[in-house]
Order: sequence, then structure tokens, then C-alpha cells
Amino acid sequence: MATFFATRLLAWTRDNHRPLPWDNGPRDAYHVWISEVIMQQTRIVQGWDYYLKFIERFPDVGALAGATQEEVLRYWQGLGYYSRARNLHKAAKMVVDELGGVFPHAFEELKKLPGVGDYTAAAIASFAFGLKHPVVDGNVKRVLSRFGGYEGSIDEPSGHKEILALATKLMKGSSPADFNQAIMNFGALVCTPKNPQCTACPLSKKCYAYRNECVDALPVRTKKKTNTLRYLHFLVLSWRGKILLHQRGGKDIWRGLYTPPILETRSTRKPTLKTVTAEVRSLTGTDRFEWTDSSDPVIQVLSHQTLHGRFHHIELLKKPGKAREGFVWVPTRHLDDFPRPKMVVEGGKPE
DNA sequence: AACTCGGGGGC
DNA sequence: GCCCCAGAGTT
Repeated sequence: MATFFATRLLAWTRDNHRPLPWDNGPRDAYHVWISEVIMQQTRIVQGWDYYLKFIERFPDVGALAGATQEEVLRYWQGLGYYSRARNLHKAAKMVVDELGGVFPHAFEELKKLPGVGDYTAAAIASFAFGLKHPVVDGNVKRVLSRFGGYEGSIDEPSGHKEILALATKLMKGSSPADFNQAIMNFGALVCTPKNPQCTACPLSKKCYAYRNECVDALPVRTKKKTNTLRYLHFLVLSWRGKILLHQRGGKDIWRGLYTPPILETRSTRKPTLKTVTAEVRSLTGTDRFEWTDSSDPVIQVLSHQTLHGRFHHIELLKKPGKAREGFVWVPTRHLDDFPRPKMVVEGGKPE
């Protein structure tokens, strides 16, 4: 069975080249690492230009370690899951400061780097070093749950282990890098979530799901997704060509990114003048202002939250005091120096 | 084990 | 609308 799978899979790959953004560049540990982190939970097409621009600006681990977190986040702006960028930066510093700038080869050592989990460690170990570690991503879970007939939930740790065990068996005798690359491409192009190309599939003859007519029922997922509704009111305070930005911290979304000060409420209705006045006074030390405009609600759907945002334009009539810790007055022409979430980039555009 | 963390595209 | 994408960290 292992021979059938790998032979057919690798033959399919030879006839079906899939262009990837790193095709024309080196595939050492640094480049594999960057590409895999950028592509986490992201379609290749979406991450394509991010990868090329990131590599251009940070061509090696030293360049990345030497940059500021702000600049790294700017290159990540719009890509989402910003902890990936923060961890990438932190890990680059670890490699430079503690490992002499050299990536470890061993799977377990790779996993010690922040942001490197099972998948990314296996990808680096196999693609950069040729080690026998199967990658288990969404593609692999789908292909193997169908082919092997795994009907448990792929969301559970047990499901992950089952798929990993099957992948390990099927990989035996193949080049780990070739096998890993092939199975992910195959999942992306043939064994797709919707409308898989079973009639053209070189594996269908021995595919459990195809033989048992349950392709659409696999893989099984059990995770339920919560969806919280939130109402964010951005206070766009301006004073002589500058606006006030706040760098987000804590455990909420967009940590490390900059937004105007936010008043969160329970509806899209404008906060009361009283609330806004108190907030402006707290932020600037003055309550002399003119509330000139409020945008229509802008909706941004995240994987686990739906955000309704409104931008309230407030012009100060008196010089503000020194910005509080974590806040900064930014000339509007320098806004691009500050990494901001998509909703803020869009909402800040002139109408 | 369950939650949290962005944004986009296919259907 | 719902699902899923070259997942990982925290609680």
C-alpha cells in the first residue's frame, strides 16, 4: 500500500507542477521557515507577495533579528495572525544570539523556537535537511483521512496522531522533501475540500473514501466556531495634521498593531457625547473639540469575531497634553510607518 | 481539551 | 452564510 501511494503520488507530481513563490530562491532553513510561517492558515496566493517582499527586505536571519518589531509587523500588515510575526522576530533573535545564527537540524530543537510547532518543524527538517518527518497540515489530513478511511475527528490530538502515523508509513522509501511537497500539492489541486477530482485521481483505486462513496463526508471535524459580535468605535483625534494612535497590547486581537483609541460598546449607535468627552479628556487633557463626522459602520469578519467599526472624527481645538504611555501623535503622512489592522487602514482612507 | 488569534476566497 | 486555508500558543 505504501508503495502504491508514494509511487502514484510522486508520478502525479512529475506531471503536475505547481508554481510556488519560493521556486526561484534558496530552500535553506531560513527560507523554508519564513515561507511556512507566512503560509500558516493562509492560501498560497494570499501569502505569495508577502513572502517575496519579506525575503527581499529580510534576506537572512541576521537581517530579521536586526530589525525592529514594528518593521516586521509592517511587512505582515494585512496578513493576520500577528503573533506569527512577533514570534518570527523573537525566534530570529534567538537563532542569532543563542545559536550563532545557525538553525538547529533536529526536529525537537526546531520546535523550541517560538512559533514553530509540529508542522513547521517537520517542514524545515524535511525540506531543508532531508530528514524523515512527515508534515501534517490541512491538506495532509484531508488526503489521508480519505485515502486511509480515518473517520475520527481530525481536530482531536488523537486524529492528528493517526494521520501522522499513516503519513510516516506511506513516506517510507521516498525522499521526505519530495513526499511532503507532493502530498500538499495533491491536496491543494486534486483532493480538494469541495468537488475533489476523483475521476482524475491516480489514487482513487485504493482510496477508502472513493471506494465507499464517502469522499464528501471526510475528513470529520468537530471544532465548533464561536462568533462574537463586537462594536468598535474608533476615535480619530486630530490636531494640526497629526492623529493619535495607540499600540495595542494585552491578549486581544491585533496585539502590537496601532489603532486610533477605541471605545467598545454594545451597538453601532454612536457613543454619547458625554462618554466621548470623558474619553477625549482622559486621552488629551482637554475637552475642547469638535466632533465633525461619524462614518457608517464597517464590517470586518474574523474567524472568531465579527467586528462592526465606526470612525468618529474629532478635531481638537486646543493643544493636547503629552501622549500617554502607549499612545503617539502621528503626522498623517507618516501613518504608513505604523502597522495597522486592515479595518483601520481602510477606515482611515479619505472618503 | 477548549479557546484564541486575521483575513480572504470558493461555493 | 459556511467552510477552510502549508497552525501555534495559552488557559
